[in-house]
Amino acid sequence: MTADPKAGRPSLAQVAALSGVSVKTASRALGGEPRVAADTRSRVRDAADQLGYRLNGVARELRRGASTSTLVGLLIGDLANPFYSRLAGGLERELRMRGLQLITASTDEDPEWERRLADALLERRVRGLVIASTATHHAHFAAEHRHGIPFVFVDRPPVELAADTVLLDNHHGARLAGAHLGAVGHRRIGVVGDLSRLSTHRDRLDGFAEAMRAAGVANWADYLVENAHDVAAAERAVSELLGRTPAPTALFTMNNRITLGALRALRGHPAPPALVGFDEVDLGDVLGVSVVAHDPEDMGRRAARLLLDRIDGHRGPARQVVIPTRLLARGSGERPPGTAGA
Amino acid sequence: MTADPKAGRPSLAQVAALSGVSVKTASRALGGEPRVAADTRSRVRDAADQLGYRLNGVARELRRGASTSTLVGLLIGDLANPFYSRLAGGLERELRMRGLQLITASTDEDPEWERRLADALLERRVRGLVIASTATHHAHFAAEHRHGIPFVFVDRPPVELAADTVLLDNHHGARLAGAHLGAVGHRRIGVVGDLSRLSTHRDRLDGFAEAMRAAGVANWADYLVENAHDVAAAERAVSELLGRTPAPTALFTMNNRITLGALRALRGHPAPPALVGFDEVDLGDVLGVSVVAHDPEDMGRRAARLLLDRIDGHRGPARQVVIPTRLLARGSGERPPGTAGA
DNA sequence: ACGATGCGCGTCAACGATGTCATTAGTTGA
DNA sequence: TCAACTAATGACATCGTTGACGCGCATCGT
Repeated sequence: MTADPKAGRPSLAQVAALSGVSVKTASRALGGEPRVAADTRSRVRDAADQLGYRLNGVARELRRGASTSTLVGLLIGDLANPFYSRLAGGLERELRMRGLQLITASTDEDPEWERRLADALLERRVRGLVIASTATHHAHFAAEHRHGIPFVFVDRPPVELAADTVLLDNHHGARLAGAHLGAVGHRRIGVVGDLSRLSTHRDRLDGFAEAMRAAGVANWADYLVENAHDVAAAERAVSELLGRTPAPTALFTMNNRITLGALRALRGHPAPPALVGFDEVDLGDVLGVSVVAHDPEDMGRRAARLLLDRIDGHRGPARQVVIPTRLLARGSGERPPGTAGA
Repeated sequence: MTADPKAGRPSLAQVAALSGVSVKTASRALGGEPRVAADTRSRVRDAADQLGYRLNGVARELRRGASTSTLVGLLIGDLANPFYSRLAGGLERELRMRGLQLITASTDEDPEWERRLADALLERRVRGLVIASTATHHAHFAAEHRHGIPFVFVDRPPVELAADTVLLDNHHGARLAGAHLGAVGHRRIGVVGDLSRLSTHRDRLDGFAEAMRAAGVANWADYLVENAHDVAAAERAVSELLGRTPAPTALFTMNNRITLGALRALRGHPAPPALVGFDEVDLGDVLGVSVVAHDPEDMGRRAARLLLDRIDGHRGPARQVVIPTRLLARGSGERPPGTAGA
């Protein structure tokens, strides 16, 4: 409380001087090491309090060397997207039990940004990196990976790099959605997807295509719109689809934001098409929105465990965890073709 | 690419040796300093690439001294709550334009955890701290604050500490909600709130109480339930309220999770009460949920600006930014008392 | 032609902590 | 009683980088 605002932060040397011991002893006292007289320890603690002193974690990390950092990097598309923020939440809770903290950065799905952010994190010597990558290859990380920095790829797999991965069962989920709509009798299904380069998008599209083939629907891709990356774009895409002749009788919205946009576009529609969305959406249960659901927090937890394993010295080959997806029929996906009104 | 997995990470000295220059020159070459021959610079770069070398940010930060960290701490209740994740998103985008990165940690509204996490961040010498505090006082941070570490309190004000703050206009928003429901004719209004110790809760309650007084509703607190901290608790609380005799004809749900819980409890209700919620909820527009809205991302941006100001050397007294709240009438809040069916 | 200028580079110390080893004093055991 | 041991402490080097400073050599102006 006698801290002088002008002077910089006090150093261990000042604490040592004030308590009349050597720096090393002060270090021992504050660092909780044994072999310090109780009396000495409390004198040092008092001096530290008086100066408003705190051990310098940066210096400690430098001294102790690599792999003593307690920071884990997380690169995701957009923190404000509930899918990512739940994933981040699950990851964080699992990591903090081990004293690890998360540096989170949003890439906005820009590969160049992603690379820069990853560089910054690696330069900072993070203990590991969890990444929902938007880049098309990851050979760039090979050197770091060989140096023993654990990488965990979430949501999207690494390309040209063998690293631990946690993925959704996108193919299965999308196939379920397609089969469901097909079974209800739909043949013209508007399909709205995110950036076409994303592997999640392609996997979902493959799964859906498989269901369409099985259902004997040939020209389903006539009603496909891609690269609807935000809610507004999705709303426009759905409006456009609904304006076509003949109009689709159902929609498959391939992620949470697209589902939101579609529901906006459908508001007040006299004869809304059936709708199945990928990803859970808040209030989806109340509104009766059928979705392909999964557990993003669990994804985060599983990623954390893979990472912690590596930190604990696990040396095996790259592992892959697949998070299951399941269809929740809540009404919107069960509307048959050709019905008027909700 | 010739990196040896056994050996530790290469150091600048090894790069220097390989390229036949001194460490200092290697540092200059890689650090982008002037006064290095183009030829030398590229030799050093090649050597660095060959070794898979990267400058050590930890060492650099130690050498360059305090206030060179590019890390900002963010302490919030729960990253998975969209209010917080949007705030974090706004904050991050504003900070990264200045090369700053975010360490985010969830406190789960536990003051003890909050303190521990804050200690860890301060020990790591973050450049500043943004905190949605759940603690009841903050004298603990006084020393750090005087040492020049900028603190920005978001959503909840500091107690016993003068620091920059960004708050919602909770009082106004809640008063609007109360006045609105009162004007529609409601006299028995179920009010469901979060942890009673939170200042946001108390401010909203005050604002609502003021509206009730103005509307001449005396015993409104009979229908008050507090400490509903998650969706499930809110759902139970609302069910309980609706089971009373006489039942409330309207609900004021004091945050986003409580609104979600209430909407679940109301699902399929033959004569749902009117409802106004605090905070925006996804699909609220589609579902016709009247809410007191505000902009969490803007909160994050404003917090970032206050922080950046301080980092840039601003020395004035603590400032307070108030983010406006406004009522969005979308249907649920306009249902009159005594109507059956939606 | 000679001092002034500046480029390119090197030497050395320092950032703030901690690991290693040495030292002193006090205890224990045979 | 004396060697062996332990507890408590200190001196010093070190982690990897960069700031301060210095030195040699080429260029330049007058």
